[in-house]
Amino acid sequence: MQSIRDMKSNFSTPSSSIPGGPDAYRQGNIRMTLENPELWKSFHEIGTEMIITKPGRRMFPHCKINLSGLIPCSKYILLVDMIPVDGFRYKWNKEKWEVTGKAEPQPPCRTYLHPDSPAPGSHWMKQSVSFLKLKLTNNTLDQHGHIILHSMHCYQPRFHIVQAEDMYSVRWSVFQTFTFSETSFTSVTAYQNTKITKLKIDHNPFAKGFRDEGTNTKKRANRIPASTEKKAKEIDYLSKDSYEDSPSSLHMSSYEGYEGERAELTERKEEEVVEEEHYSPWGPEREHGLHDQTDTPPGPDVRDMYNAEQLVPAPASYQPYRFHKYGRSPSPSSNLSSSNGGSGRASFESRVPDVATVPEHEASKPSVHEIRPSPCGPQPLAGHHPDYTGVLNMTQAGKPGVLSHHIYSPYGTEQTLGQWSSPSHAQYPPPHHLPTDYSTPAVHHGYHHGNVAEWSQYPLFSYSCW
DNA sequence: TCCCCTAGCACTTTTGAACCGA
DNA sequence: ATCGGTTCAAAAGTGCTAGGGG
Repeated sequence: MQSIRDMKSNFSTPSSSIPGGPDAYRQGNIRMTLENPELWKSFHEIGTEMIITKPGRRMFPHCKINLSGLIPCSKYILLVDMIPVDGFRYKWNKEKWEVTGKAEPQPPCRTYLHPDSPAPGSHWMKQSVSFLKLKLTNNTLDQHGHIILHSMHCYQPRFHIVQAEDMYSVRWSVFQTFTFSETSFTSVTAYQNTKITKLKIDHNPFAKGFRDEGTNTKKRANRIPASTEKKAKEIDYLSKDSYEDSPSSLHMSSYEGYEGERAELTERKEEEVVEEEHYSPWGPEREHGLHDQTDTPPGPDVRDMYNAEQLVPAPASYQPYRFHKYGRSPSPSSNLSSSNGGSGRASFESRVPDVATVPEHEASKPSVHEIRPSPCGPQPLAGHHPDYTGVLNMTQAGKPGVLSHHIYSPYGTEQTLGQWSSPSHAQYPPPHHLPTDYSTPAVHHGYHHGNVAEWSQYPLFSYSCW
């Protein structure tokens, strides 16, 4: 465990924080844990869908995290952005997701700034941090600062912690990025999977009117013949019976380990506190790269996240719902085998090689992209990996103004930040504190994406736009 | 024809102002 | 005059569904 003093040095001033080597991103022991992991997991197992609308739609479940390991008296900024999981567009076909083509060009990349930012570490740590008001939209001309996504695409939320006294200093600050694989989702304009609809209705208080036991008379066309035990739904949706009438139960059964996982989830409720300490994704297994998932629980309920890009192992249950028709398509059964054979998540882990935070020795490791299918979608061919690493290359290479990366503050949309969301570039020159290693092809691993330019809009921050 | 998107609907929770009493 | 609790209406957030457009 790193001391606070150690950590402080890691969050040094911009000039001194410029990492020069592999240790540069050993940034102390900031921990981020996802709240409500079981709910997220229950969605993820089915294939989370998030509605996006023109005026903007909240996420459900919404992102809520717990933080620790921050310096109490230092100020931090928390941000969230969404990055595409892969380079494909999907369609829902016969109870499963299928690739239907290449992803559309990425809309303007926006980052949601937590309204409390900047706030001292003590503030962030004293209670859970909610991103309730984060909204998703498919309106590329959105003026409200909502995060713009394409429908029928798969995205992964990323959480960024930046130690910065104010918004201006963010540009020079070292940041840490955390992702939770179970928070990945497919953006849709209307729910595709009826199970997701059911889960949402069961858990979202605003949708109470659609619950079976409600007093409403509204009919749900896709309502699943219901178990009336709604009060036990927290457990119900984890049990097989909740889905047995579902037409997609066939696919559900194709996920080996699903049963065990659900049972485990139920059991784990009582020992969560204990278990959460057991499943650090950054344990020895990860240290050694690939590891078999078969015998390990699909993931911790709460995770300890240390350093760098914190990618949480995902249960592979989502995979059977994505049938890859592109190229070397793993069939549902092959998905199954791959998920059991230890290839169920690593692709996801490496999918987002957050070049800004992944230590060099990690980044330079041979990627496991090619081996493991994404938990959120079919694993793209090696030659089709979104080139996230090129993102920073691009921004650092200095194409100011090309990227549109807005910070959204619900308190004043972009206005409060307008001064630095579109500043004079002369005033805020492109940062140079990022390690040059991150702009080297080392983290590219020879990936080729058909449209790097499109996919290169996922910098942690588009500094060039600030 | 199919697929996706949109707008309007009914329903819910949330929010904040108004009111009342101690 | 202040504070705390209650009430109520408006605002906001949901999924459903019919219809439109590509």
